[in-house]
Formats: sequence, C-alpha cells, structure tokens
Amino acid sequence: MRASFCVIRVRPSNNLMTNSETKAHNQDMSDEETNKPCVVRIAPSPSGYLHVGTARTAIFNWLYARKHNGKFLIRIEDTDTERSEADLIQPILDALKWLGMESDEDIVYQSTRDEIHRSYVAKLLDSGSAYRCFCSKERLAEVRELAMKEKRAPRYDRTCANLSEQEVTAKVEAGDSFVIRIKIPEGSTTYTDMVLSDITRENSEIEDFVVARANGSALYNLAVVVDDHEMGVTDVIRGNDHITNTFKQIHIYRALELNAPRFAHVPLLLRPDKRKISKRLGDKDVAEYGADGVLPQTMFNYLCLLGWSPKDGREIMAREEIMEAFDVQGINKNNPVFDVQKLNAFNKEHIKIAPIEQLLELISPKLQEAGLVSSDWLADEDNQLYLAKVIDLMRERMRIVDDFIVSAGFFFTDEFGYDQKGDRKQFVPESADRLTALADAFDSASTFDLEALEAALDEVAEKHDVKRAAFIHPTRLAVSGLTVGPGLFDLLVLVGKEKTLARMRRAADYIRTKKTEVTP
RNA sequence: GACCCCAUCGUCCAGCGGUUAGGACACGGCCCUUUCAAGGCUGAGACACGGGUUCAAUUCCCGUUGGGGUCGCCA
Repeated sequence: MRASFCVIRVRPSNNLMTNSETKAHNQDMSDEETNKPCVVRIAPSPSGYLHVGTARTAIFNWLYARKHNGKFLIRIEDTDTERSEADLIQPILDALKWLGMESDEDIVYQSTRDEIHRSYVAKLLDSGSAYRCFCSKERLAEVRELAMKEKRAPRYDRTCANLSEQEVTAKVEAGDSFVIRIKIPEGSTTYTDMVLSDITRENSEIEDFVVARANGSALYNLAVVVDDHEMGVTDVIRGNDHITNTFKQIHIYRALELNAPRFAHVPLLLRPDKRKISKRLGDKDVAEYGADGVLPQTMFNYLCLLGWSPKDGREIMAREEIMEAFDVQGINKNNPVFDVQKLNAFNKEHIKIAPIEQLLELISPKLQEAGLVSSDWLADEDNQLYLAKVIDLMRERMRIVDDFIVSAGFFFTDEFGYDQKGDRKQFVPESADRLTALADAFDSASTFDLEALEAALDEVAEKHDVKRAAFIHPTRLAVSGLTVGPGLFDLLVLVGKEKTLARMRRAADYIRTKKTEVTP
C-alpha cells in the first residue's frame, strides 16, 4: 500500500477525518477531555516587534492554558535567517512579560532544531509520502503565472512525482539540486475547529508543497508540526490566516503517522480601514502603547474583548475574572476592528482602580524625563507621599498615564504659563484685586484646609458682591495655569499655602502689567 | 482569479424562532457645578440583499453582495 494514499487513523478523540470516514464529530468535548492537561504555545517569529494581533493570540493561548490547568509555552520561530534578528527576540519576550505572560518551560528556539527537522524529512522520504522535486524556480514561476492568467488556482503540476526511481537516482547522482515535496493524497479533509466548527477542503486544492529546501532544511509547516509534536502541544490556537497552513499540517501529521492537536483559529484584528493589522502598515508595537501610558491590564482586558465576551455585559475586568469566564468556543468568528479610542476609555477605567504603587512606578520616571522633578526629589519619602496624593487626586480624570504630565505638572514646578483662552477670559483687570483679596483672606485663615478655604472664599465673594465663580476661575488659572482640573480646594490644599499665595499674587501682578500694556 | 472564513448601530460586544433588538466606546442634548478632559440623565444610531423552512425569522437553510484571509526553496 502506498503510504500517501492510505487513510491514517488519527487518535480517536481527535478531530480529523477524511470524507471516506464519517466519524462522528466531537464538537462537544467531554469534561474529562476538557480537564485533561493541555499544552499550548505562542510562536512568534523575530521579524519585528510584537503587534497587538499576536499579543491577543498569545493572550487567548495563555488564558486557555490557565483555564485548563495546562502549560503555556513560547517558541521563537527564527529559522528564516534572512529576516530573523536576534536582537528582536528580547523585545518580543519583554512585551509578552509586560502583559503578564511567560513561558512555563524553557523557550524553544526553532533554529536550534535543524537536525531534528531534517530527520523528519528523511522519515517522510523513506515512507514514500514525500518526493524529490528537481524543477527549477524559473519553471515553477512560469507554471504559477500561467495558472493565474488562466484563472486557475496555481498549484504544482507534479512533474517530479511521476519520475521513475531510475530517473531520480540519475538526477541525484548528476548532482541536480532538489527540494522535497509532500505528496497530498486524493480525497478531502475535514477538521473540527474549536472556533469555526467543521472546515472542509478538497485535497486537490492543496498542492504538493515543499517541506524541505534544496539544502535539506525543513520549511515552516514541517518545522511547526515536528516542534509542536515534540513539545507535546495539544491545542494550537492561532490567527485564522493560518487556516490554509492547518490543512497542510494535517497532511504532514498523517504522513508522519502522528496525532494532530486540536486547532482553534481566532479572527484577525483589523485596522479602522479594515485591513489586517501589520507592522508594514505602521501599526504600533505593543510596547509602544505601554510607553505611551496604557496599562498592561488595560491592554490585556481590551484585547480579550475583541472577539470574545463574558456574555453578561461586563467589560472592565481583572485578569482573574477573565480567566474565570474565558472559553475558546465563545470566541467570535468575525474579524474585529482595533479601536484606540475604546482602548483609551478602558485605560481610564483601569487607571481609576489601579494600585497606587503601579502608578507611582509608571509616573515617576516620566516626571523626571519631563524635567519636573529630580531623582533626588523622587528618592525622598515625603515627596513620594506627596506624589501619591497628587496621583490619587488626578487619576479620576486621566485617560493615559501621560495625561498626568501635562495636567499635573504645576504640582511640581512654578514654571508654567497660563492657558491662553483662560488668560483672556479669566485674567480680566478686576481679577487682579480679587486675587489679591482672596490671597489675603487665605493668608489670614486659621488653617489651610478645605473648609477654611471655602469659607474664606465665600466671605470674600460676598464682600465683593460677585459670584464665587468670579474668584474660583482666576484662582485655578493662577495656581495651575489651566482652566480644567480637579476640585479647586482639593488642588489648593495639596499645592500648599505658601505656593498658592505666591502664585495668586504673582498672577495679580501679571494681570496689572497686562492692563498697563493694553492701555498705555 | 481559485480556495477558505465571516456578516446586528460608525466601532466592539449581547441576542440563539415570538424582544419596544440590549450594553460599551465615539457622537448630540440636558443637568450638576467651581472648571471639564470629571460625574449624572438623555437622544440619535443596526439586524447587507433576495429567496426558502416555519403559524412566526435578526435568529435555521440556500443564493447574491460585501469584507477578510491564503495561494514562496518566508514565518
């Protein structure tokens, strides 16, 4: 019997079948099977940074592993020496770690497994399920082009599959270079996808693809099958751009007489213009979002909700909550659009509930970079306490962490200008005396706390016979340089008496100068 | 072009034969008030189309259209 035509029985619990086998589908996995320890992996290639699409796939894998008490592994697919760069690996691992995901075992570097891959190429050749192809690249390109022109699917024409043993031997002895192609049998192939249910493909649609290069090294699909098998991967969860690869890989599993894992193909993330997210189009690195002030828990949460939901309306969720509710089979089939606005909205909510230590850690270096504080200043315990109070006051209105630098800078420096619109609107001539009067009232107040300040302001406003607002707005502008921000009295108390008074009087002077300039 | 996948507000998600089709982001209005980029309330906004099946289709089936993916000695 020719191996390439025999029907390989995959393991009974498996989800592969051919059309000649009407084996029952097992979409509903038994509890026993669901709870069996699983092994999943994320396999990035170091041809660039980690973009949100890959990050999301990693998250789904990670959740699946945690949910089923399994292992989450990382394999670096760095066999393409042309494109892979070693220094691109660490940033990818860092980004995964930032999101809270690390490999449960040593990271596998595919490039170190070349010999093993080659041994499987030999097995394929020995069993007769693969053959040598001596066709030149030029001829192949012509065939492909012609097929496209004639509106047929471009597929290898099997010229070399029909070579006699003698012909092959002769060519090999003549030193002709060859690649190895797998022989795809007749029939059709169906597998049950955990997300997409049954998918069928005619085997005739799949060409005898190349599994090994002229130099004998394995190509992607073979290497993946070999490594997944040897790593004990039970569930392959990846982007649905791999569906065609899945069929190819299934044929490799069969040719090798190995059990195939379960597959789940998750929808691809799209850009607002509906194109697939890619590095080419300048889509951001996951780490870049982090650098811009998106919290890792926000990214994790948001990415999960692209194509999946807990069904009960919850959106802002902690990792543990998501883990609890996650279910691969609940992943949608359609491709969602990545929306930065919603990501930011999620971030706003996560900033509100984030541990203060995390925000402190994130904000401190940014303050220093902005030149607002020094490392000495940050080292001081009282200052840390002060910073924590400022963050707590500001976190209610922050969308991304960087907002803090622009909207809270005045807590750390006297060097700030006045918002232009605010200047025109609030720093009118009469504000000068009002600021002076209010500063005096604050000065003579017994204490510098919420109640005392508010009482002082009410009293002064009444004396001047104007609304509180006539004092409040100029004061806010004088002390913060901004027209928006937290409650005024909270702000003043935190800035402190000395600085508040100085800034109010400084603003009063500024207004008087402005006045004389306008009317000389 | 061939093959595969998909199809509910602009976007994300809910809905699993009978609903005033729900929530979130974004957008508009109103309120609060000391500001808003905060908070509260509210409004507009969707079942792509055509056939079936059914007493009844957004829900099931088929087709059309539209979108996405794949078609390398890349991964």
